[in-house]
Amino acid sequence: MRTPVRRAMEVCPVEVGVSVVGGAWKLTIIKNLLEGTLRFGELGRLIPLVNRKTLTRQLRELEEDGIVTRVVYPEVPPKVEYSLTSLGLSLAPLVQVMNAWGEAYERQHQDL
Amino acid sequence: MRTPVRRAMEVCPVEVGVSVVGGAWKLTIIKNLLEGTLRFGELGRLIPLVNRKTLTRQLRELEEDGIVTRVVYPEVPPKVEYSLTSLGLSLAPLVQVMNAWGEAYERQHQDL
DNA sequence: CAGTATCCTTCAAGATACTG
DNA sequence: CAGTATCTTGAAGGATACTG
Repeated sequence: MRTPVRRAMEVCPVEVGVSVVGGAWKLTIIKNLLEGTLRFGELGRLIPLVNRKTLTRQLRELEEDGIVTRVVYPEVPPKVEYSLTSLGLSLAPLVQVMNAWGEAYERQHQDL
Repeated sequence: MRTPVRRAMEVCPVEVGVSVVGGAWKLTIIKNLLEGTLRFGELGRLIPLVNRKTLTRQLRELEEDGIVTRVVYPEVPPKVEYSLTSLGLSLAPLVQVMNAWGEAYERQHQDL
């Protein structure tokens, strides 16, 4: 288990959630994967601002945390597909609530 | 508006939520404040692992993001009370979902 | 009591270039 | 196509000591 997650477990369940989905782009990745399996490049195109290295790192952590599954097809050119595990799918309500709250926040602050 | 929040707005509403509540201890602070107004020292005792400087910083950011209100009583010794704004109270469902998910995660991983 | 001030460490994240 | 390797940077968080 990753160290940040382990530490969060010492504190409070809410911190566990934050430590798993709180990394940059992670919740956006999960939100996109809730629509279905995606290839690495597709994810990159859906999240234009992320660079490849960071995307890889986040996906690896999500894999280690049991949120996503990575399937490598031994082909040329390579093909790698990412999908949510059942644990990852269980984040759907969280994504929903977070998305709604974020939208409300944006509405209240469009006049920054 | 804080830079991380502004940047998140360029990306996805879920990232806005993460950028507001994703800091260390922030969601734990909010969870405790959902029970009612608390003094600085009380918060510190409810979150034993946090140090004062960090707690101060997180509270200031939450204040800047419009989540908490800080009331200073001009007394000796000083007394400062923190409470949630209406925007902060609107995080209750998020805290609830995050807490439940974190608890489930812990149950699945108690055999690390 | 509720902070600041100062200093320090770590690490997340990104830029860039290369590869099987 | 889907990565690694290497390097750099900035910000987050913390330790400790002091203060109105």
